Parts: sequence; structure tokens; C-alpha cells
Amino acid sequence: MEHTPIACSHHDHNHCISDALEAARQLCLGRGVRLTDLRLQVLELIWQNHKPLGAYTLMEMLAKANTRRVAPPTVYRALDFLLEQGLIHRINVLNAFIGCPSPTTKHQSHFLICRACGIAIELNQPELSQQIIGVARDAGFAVETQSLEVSGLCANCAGNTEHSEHRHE
Amino acid sequence: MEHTPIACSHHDHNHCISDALEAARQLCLGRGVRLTDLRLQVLELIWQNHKPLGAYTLMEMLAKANTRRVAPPTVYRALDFLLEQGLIHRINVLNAFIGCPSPTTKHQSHFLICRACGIAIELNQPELSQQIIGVARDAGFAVETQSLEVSGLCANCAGNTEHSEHRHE
DNA sequence: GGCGGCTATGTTACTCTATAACCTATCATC
DNA sequence: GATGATAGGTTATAGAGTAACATAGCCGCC
Ligand SMILES: [Zn+2]
Ligand SMILES: [Zn+2]
Ligand SMILES: [Zn+2]
Ligand SMILES: [Zn+2]
Repeated sequence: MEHTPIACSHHDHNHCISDALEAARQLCLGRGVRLTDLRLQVLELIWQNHKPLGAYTLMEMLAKANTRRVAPPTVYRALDFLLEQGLIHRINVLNAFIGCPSPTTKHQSHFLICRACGIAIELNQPELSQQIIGVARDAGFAVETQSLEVSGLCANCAGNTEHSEHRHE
Repeated sequence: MEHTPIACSHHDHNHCISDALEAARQLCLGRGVRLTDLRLQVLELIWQNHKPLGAYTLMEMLAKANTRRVAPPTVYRALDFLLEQGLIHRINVLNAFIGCPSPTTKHQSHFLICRACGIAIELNQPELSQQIIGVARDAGFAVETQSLEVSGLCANCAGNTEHSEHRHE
């Protein structure tokens, strides 16, 4: 049952972006929280590809887009909001953030991260979450959040490894 | 098959420490790498309990123990060595380090982390590693390393939650 | 024993990541 | 349009990690 993830295959990424932004608008509307210009802008920047972006990278992008200085708290507050609403995930191993393709359904943070091209693929495996909860319960542990970060090579990069190991863009 | 982990139960922790240090000595001897005084000292400090310690906390402890200033590179180099040899793991979600109770057997980094008492319990579940590898393979992804960090409440703290939610020592 | 290369540690300076504290602007509601 | 609440701007600082270079031990060899 091999199935190449969207992030790894050629696809119309504008579609990913518009879907994500529209989903965010609906979700915030439904919850009565404010998806302000800044927050939307940060979300859009995060979605510009399937690679996690650091807060300071986002800060520079914001500064460039708005042609004025943007300070860390500004971007961190937007990121905190997006994290709270489940619109993005934090990739701890990279100190970076990536958009969530299914923010409406509650789920844990499970990612495959390619060390060659930098892509992060979000898994959708409720059974895995359940198994982890089970293992934890056997140890008397009550799970609140899960972070699974698997590093390696994605389908694209695994094939090209011998030729070009270290490209980052 | 409930089984309270050692880290969570009353136990002779000096035994944990001496076991870990002796295992480290043997392992380094066998591999022909040098477990220097500094590296051993850092490992011992890390093992002083079952809670992950940050690099800067370790730095202060080192400075106190040696009654002289210790700079970041000193402790980071020791940590790098211990990580390479598999004697410790890094807990990404905490930016902290914890001793590995089974450094001789190759395995992934799977932890339960109690947000109340700060303890980190290392799981020993090869089946879980295998399942993760399988899920990744279905996405065409070649796994190199895994980091599973589950946050919640340990057996001890889950019972006491209503009384004292936020004790850290 | 003394030389030369290698590994480990010391030292300084810096980068990157994140937050505290305080102030101002905007929004919603009455 | 006053009032309270939320969002964003600003400054400063904390926390985590690394680069670059100097020094000190260690080891094998002559
Ligand atoms: Zn998600
Ligand atoms: Zn890739
Ligand atoms: Zn381990
Ligand atoms: Zn606990």
C-alpha cells in the first residue's frame, strides 16, 4: 500500500495554500477567534512550501513584505495563536513551524522529516496514536500530547542520494 | 500488564548511577574511545536523577563542582561525545539531556515526559519502532532516526493532580 | 628522553531562539 | 463615544548553541 505523500510529489501548491487559508478562515469564524491580517500573513508564509520555517526566517519575510522592521514578539505571538488553534505544528528537532493540512480534526503531531530536501510530511495514523497511548498506559502514564519526529530521506531524495546528498533548496 | 517504570517508583538511585557509569566505562573501553574525567563527570551529573537537564544547568553544576568558570563549549563537547556514544539522549521538547539506561543496545529515542514532576521515562518498545518504520515505508520514506516525546502525567503525578499540580522538585 | 601529530579542553566572541515588561492601537459592546 | 478586552509595537534580556583559535595532555616514534 505504498502511497507517495502530496508534499513529496509534483502538485499544484497554490491549491494547498488556498485550501489551508480558507480552512483557517472557516475554523476561526466557527470558533469566534480573530484571524487577523498578521496571523493570516504568517500562516500564508508558513504555507509557501512543505518545509518547516523558523521564527526568525518568518520574521525576515514579514519585514520584507511589510517594508518595515518586525520584532520577535510579533511573530511569536502570531505563531502561538496558530499553534493554539491547531493551524500549525512545531517541529522541535528543527525549532521550526509547519502548516497543518487538517486543522479541524484533533490529532497528534507525527512527522517524517527529510534531512536532504527539508520537507516535513505529516502522518495521519490514528492507530499509531492509539498504540502510543496504550504503551504509555501500561506504564501508568496519562498521555496529553505526542510529538513524533522521524528523520531520514523522503522518496524523492532516497533515489538521488548517490548523486546529490546535500541540497537544501 | 501494568508495570510502573523504575524512574517513577521508589528505588535505590545510587544503583542506577553506578550501573550507568560502569556500563559507560565498559562501553568506551570496548570501543577504544576515551571516557575522560570531564565526560564522566557530565554523565554522572546527568544521572543524578531521572529528569532531563539542560546544558546550562549542567554548566553551572560543573562550575560549582570544579570551583571555576566553565564555558558552554566545554559542556556541549562532552554532551556531543555522550550523544555519539549513545550514553545519553536529547529531549528536544525540553532542550535537555537524559541518561540512557541501555546504551549497549541500539535503539530509538522514545520517551514519556511528566509535565508535573519532570521525570522522563525511556520506553523500550522495538515493536513500536518497527511500526513507525513501516508507516514511513508506506510513504516511501527511509527512516534514520526517531524521536518520540510523549507529554502528560506519570503514575505518581496523575494521582496527586488535584492536590498539587505544579511541583517541580 | 625529546620530537611531532592527534585529541581534548580552555577562551572569547558571537549567532540563533524565545520571552518579559510595558506601552499603544484596534475592536467590540454598551 | 466611553469602557474593557484583545492584538500588536518596542525595548531589553534570557536561554541555547556554535565558530574560531589557543593551549594542554596523550601517544607513538625516533
Ligand atoms: Zn496536523
Ligand atoms: Zn526529500
Ligand atoms: Zn536509550
Ligand atoms: Zn511525575
